[in-house]
Amino acid sequence: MDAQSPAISARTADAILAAARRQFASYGYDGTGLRAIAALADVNVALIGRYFGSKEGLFLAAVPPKLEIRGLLGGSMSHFGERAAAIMDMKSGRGFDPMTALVRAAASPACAPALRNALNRQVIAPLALRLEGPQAEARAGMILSVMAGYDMMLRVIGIAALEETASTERRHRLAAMLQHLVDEPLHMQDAD
Amino acid sequence: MDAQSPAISARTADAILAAARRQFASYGYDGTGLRAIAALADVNVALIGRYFGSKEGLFLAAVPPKLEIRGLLGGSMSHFGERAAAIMDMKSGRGFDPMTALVRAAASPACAPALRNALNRQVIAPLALRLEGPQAEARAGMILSVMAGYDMMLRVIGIAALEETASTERRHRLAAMLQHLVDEPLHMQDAD
DNA sequence: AAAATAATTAAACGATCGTATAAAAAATAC
DNA sequence: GTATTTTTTATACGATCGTTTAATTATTTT
Repeated sequence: MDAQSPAISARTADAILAAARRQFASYGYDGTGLRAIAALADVNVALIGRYFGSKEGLFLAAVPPKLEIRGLLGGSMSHFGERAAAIMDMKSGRGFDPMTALVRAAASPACAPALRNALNRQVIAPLALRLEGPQAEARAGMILSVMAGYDMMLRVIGIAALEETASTERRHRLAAMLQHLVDEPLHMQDAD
Repeated sequence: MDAQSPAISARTADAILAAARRQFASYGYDGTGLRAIAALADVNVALIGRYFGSKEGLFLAAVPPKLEIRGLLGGSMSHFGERAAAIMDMKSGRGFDPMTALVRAAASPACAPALRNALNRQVIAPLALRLEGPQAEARAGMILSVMAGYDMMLRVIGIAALEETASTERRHRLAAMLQHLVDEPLHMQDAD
């Protein structure tokens, strides 16, 4: 009976969110239309506006909450690289991969600020807490850079050199790079 | 006097291309409107259609040719990392950075195929030729991944952890990662 | 069953998009 | 200086976009 709370059905809200994740991950922010999301969720377009206010509101409700890296940080950091590479390698069968959605949507100025906040708070900060040694935040940023760049070249653009490389070899190499950033060999003693 | 060659003025064509590069690098493919490009080039919208056929044609004529890495590959590969990091670090003052344009446009299905071809032929292939050791193409792909991911996190999204890191430190770390991929330490003797 | 509230839909609005057509201006040729 | 070609512009088309308003169906309450 609140004055301005819209009438809400949790089941259809979830259907809209699921459809939105699929579409945003497949076509990016600009490439996704609200009518396509509504059709996928078997729902009228106007419901999106009533439930989430705007397209940007829907995106923020759908994608950033899935960017958490609980699976990544659960476990010893001495195997972070392998764990991260394994997660990056398995294509999320449901058609929604948070990292791919991130890469595909990052270009849109409409959601870049919110994405920055979400990444800083939900990825960089908890990851940096688990990193020992100096420059933990910068290294966390580099780790995210490597993962996003990998996803972009392999999944979004589809570079032949990566697609044609054996999955195990690819995973191995990505894991080594990430673990390198975790272990911080500190082979740079001139600066800092 | 050709039957179907449109009337062309090289100067205005260049003005359109320059404006297109600026806009695509700033707002991505979907975020850029042809009328904005035309206004920036001080030209009528219809000219774009007459000169480049379509928006996709304009993009392909404007961005991919600038993705060459002549500056990167000129010089000894034992300093590739430093060279690449230095190039990535200086913001192209003219408002057009090819790598940023690439990252911002990669999400659009319209130009992804063409981008893939351009990257394979103009970046991956020549870079792989300069890489010694096994898996040269895969390592070239990883090098491009690292550079694109770095640009995406630092320039497009603007991760605080990277923005707040000193430029020299950032450059140093990026250079080390890239050089690592060039030198191929081969610390993976189990697979392959 | 009737009334009231919750949930969904149909329809349209204004704006902007990429593109196409035809007329006007500028430049060149005769 | 007129005619012809080259270059540019003004304008509009159809489509799609995000969003909004009002009406309709479904559910609950009394």
